[in-house]
Amino acid sequence: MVASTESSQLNERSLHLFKILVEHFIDDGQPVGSRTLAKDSDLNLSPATIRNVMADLEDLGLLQSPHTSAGRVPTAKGYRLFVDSLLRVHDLQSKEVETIARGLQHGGDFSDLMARTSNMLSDVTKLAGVVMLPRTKKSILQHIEFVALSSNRILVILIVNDKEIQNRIINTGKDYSAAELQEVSNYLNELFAGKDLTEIRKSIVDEMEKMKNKVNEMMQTAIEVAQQAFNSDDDSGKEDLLFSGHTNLMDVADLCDLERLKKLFETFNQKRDILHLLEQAINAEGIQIFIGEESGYDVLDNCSVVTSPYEVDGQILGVLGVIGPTRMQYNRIIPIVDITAKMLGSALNSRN
Amino acid sequence: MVASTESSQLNERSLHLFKILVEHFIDDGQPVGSRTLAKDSDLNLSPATIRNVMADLEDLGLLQSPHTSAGRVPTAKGYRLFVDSLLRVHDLQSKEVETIARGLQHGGDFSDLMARTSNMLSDVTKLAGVVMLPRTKKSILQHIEFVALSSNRILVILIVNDKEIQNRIINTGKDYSAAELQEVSNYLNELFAGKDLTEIRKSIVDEMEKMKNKVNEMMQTAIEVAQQAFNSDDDSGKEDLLFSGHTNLMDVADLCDLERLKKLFETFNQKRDILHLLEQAINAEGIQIFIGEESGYDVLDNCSVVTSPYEVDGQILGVLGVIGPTRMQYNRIIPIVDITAKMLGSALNSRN
DNA sequence: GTTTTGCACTCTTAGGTAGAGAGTGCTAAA
DNA sequence: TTTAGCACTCTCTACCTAAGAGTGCAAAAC
Repeated sequence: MVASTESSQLNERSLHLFKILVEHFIDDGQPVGSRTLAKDSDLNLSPATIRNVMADLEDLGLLQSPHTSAGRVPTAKGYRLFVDSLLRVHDLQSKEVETIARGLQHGGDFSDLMARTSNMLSDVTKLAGVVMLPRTKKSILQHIEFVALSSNRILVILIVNDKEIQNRIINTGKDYSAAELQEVSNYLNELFAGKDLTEIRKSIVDEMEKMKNKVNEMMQTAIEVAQQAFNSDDDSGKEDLLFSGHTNLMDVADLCDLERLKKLFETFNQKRDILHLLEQAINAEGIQIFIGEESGYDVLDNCSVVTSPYEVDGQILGVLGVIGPTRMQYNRIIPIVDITAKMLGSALNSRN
Repeated sequence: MVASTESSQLNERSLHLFKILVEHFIDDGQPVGSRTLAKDSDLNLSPATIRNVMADLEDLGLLQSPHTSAGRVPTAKGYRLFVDSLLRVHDLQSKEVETIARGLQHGGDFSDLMARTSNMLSDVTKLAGVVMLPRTKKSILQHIEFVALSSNRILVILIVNDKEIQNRIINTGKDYSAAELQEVSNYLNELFAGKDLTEIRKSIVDEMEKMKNKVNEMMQTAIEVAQQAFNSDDDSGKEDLLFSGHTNLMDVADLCDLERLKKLFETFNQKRDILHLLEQAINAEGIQIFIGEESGYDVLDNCSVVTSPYEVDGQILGVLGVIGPTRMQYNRIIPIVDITAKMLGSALNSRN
């Protein structure tokens, strides 16, 4: 934890008081007044002195008061300083670590694991959990297989990246026998296995040009089928964000405005904005936190988003995180997000 | 629309007034007083007379007043009478029909179509939409296929009911070659194609007993693989309910209590209760409506659920519907749900 | 017998006032 | 530099009041 510009402009005492104030506010949600802070800090200072300090902190933009006669509350900038330089992160209780570990073990489906991760995040934090699914930019074809369905319809099975299975149904101009299809799939496997899907799509067009003349019937079949099989770019419509526990936010006093809450939920539903936000976090090393207005999205003005990328074999697959009020227990949430990302990584690794 | 027991105990005039009252209340959400009703009805009666009628209606349990000096509001029983005997359903505006039709055309994936249906329901009604996916109780195996993945792992592809594709990855004791697997799949297809999955599971056990002695290597392979392939009963963990537009309910004044709303959303998330409710509607002919407490679920006390089964070739596949406040525009919602169910049916049919 | 009028009554809502409580900023003293 | 004192501001709550809406009932009118 390196002291930032702000903190270096402040003396030890101010920082200490600031830290206590933020902790107190995170604890009970009430603006903190000078009296309270004087009692809370072990500095034996009078409220008046504290008031001077607080006025300075307000001038620096770290605090603000909701109104004249309320105590003070951290601003986004204040939280930022707190999180970057003052926060001492808890060790997690072993109970919580266990809960997380238990939630992520027991194989099951891939998408099942991801869903459980999201649920787990929201359960443990009592906030909203979000998991961004891996962007399979590179789709390496491992195997292609055809199954004849009813008339003119063929089921295409693509096995991609050794894990993922894509099913597509295509309609063809004529009926093909199982034997024909077998032959075609053998041919295509030989030709394309190990290559990238987008690459394959390109080659097919080329291949067609070449083959146009030496028309072997099998080839023609292969081309017709392959063209369709690889053509559909279904990656676009993919669900790539999993939310859970958004109802937890309805209990959070800081967000109790129905209007704002609705907008927030709608933002979750649309996924787009949150997706963009998480994409910014994908290249961060470890935990990244967006506090209040920092996110750049109005709906998230009273929210903080704590994220961490998760990785397998040193390669970042996606991002997960927690969305809650700016007034959240960062010292608890941060290690939870951190450890969840790591455990998800190893869970994904162990099922290789 | 046949007059129910209630309505036969009431004279024409009372019913007429009752109808106007309900319509008025649905319109503006304010309890309706005798003065208002006197003006609204074209009967030229004084408020006092109206009051007498209203008192009778209250005695019958059709109306209630929130407090002494408010007007009156329909009870669930009142809505029931209204819906069953008094409601005259709108013809839908062709604009709306078009919107619905447009939402349901353009093929895409099966699950995509269902998702769009749910979205459409909530968009058009500005309430929450729900679609129960077909319960494939009978899972007729059409085809089974194996693909060898990396060491000891086999991808099993089951094609079921001519439409649905299930993928499972199984781990085996030893490696099998593609040729072996081909042979096994041929064997299993011959044996089991056209049969029900649960039936197949049973036969496998029997088959094993029989085969125990005449151990042909291929058979042994077949048994090991088949047993695993059919064993996983993944139908249980299926997502069979699609919700959308729940945020629409946050605008509904009648449900503006954050606490209740949260419970409602959690009920949606758990799916279980709503699923049970929709199951009750699956055998109804056409529209079925659960009004307020009728549903039997406390969280739905202020809600009505309008449902309709959807079918293909006369066979009911599932149920869809709309969830909103008891004070909803039944005359609009009912035909929307109705036509959506029909259009979904034909959309499913056309893609056969 | 039904409908209406008149009236007293109840309950909610909005607005206004007053006092308590919390906290501030400033000034002057320590 | 810190503290004490003090006037000031603002919110919150409680309480009151008046207005408004609507009721129920009894007696009169049709």
